[in-house]
Amino acid sequence: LGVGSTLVDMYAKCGLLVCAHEIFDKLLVQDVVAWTVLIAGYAEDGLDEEAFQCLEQMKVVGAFPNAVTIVCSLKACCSLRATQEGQQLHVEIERQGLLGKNHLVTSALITMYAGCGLLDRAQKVVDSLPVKDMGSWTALISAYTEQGYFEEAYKCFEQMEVGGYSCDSTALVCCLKACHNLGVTEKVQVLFARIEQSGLLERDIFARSALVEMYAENGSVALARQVFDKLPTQDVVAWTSLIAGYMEHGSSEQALQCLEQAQQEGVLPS
RNA sequence: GCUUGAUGGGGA
Repeated sequence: LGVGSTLVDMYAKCGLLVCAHEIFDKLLVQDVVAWTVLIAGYAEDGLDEEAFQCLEQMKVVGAFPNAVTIVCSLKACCSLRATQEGQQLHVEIERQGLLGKNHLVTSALITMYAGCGLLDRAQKVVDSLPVKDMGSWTALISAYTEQGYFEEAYKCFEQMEVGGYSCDSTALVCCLKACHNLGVTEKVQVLFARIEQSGLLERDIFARSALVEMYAENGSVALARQVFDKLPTQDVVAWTSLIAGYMEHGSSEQALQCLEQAQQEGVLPS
């Protein structure tokens, strides 16, 4: 029954993993989902060893990890730099024929290699895909960007552009950053226009804050301010990014002005 | 296409 695993999941997502595991132990039926939510909880909390122990244990009792289990387990590999375990999961992914077929598994694998510092392996995974998808490109571009390999990130963007994928907001933001980091202004403007036109500034709080932060971080606080002013509503994260940008690259006076304004609007506590 | 529950890539 699903009720038990839902309960385990709830405790795990609250970070109460001891409780989660206790409930799990009491379950009459410990199915794949129950194991998976437990592994996901441990991995999310950075308790990677525990996550792997569960993975091993579930195999011992004859519950077989499926695609979701693998995705959750891959997360535990990034933080531990557990390349061994990661490679084992890669083998399992190939064995189950999931590579390139299950997009969530595929991008999680790419992110895992990147998290282990093996960007070449991440690149190889993408190269090996007969049919590349938006999510895999986005994962790879993000990885390069995060680790400061801006040229490589941009190269991927160009290849992605040739492929003519329809991009969601994550992909658009990711590509925009790649172009911004190399100062390819024309592309930045085109992508920004696409984001604006698709109404993402209105309905996607992640995209909004990411853009404010991107400009603020880079010292283009004036641009950050422009984006910020275009937002239909300004939330805590957007304000915080802008203030941080002023502190870092602008003036502390402007930062203070923002702070006061945010407090007046009740977005930040006074 | 839908039919109990778990999963990736962008901000904090």
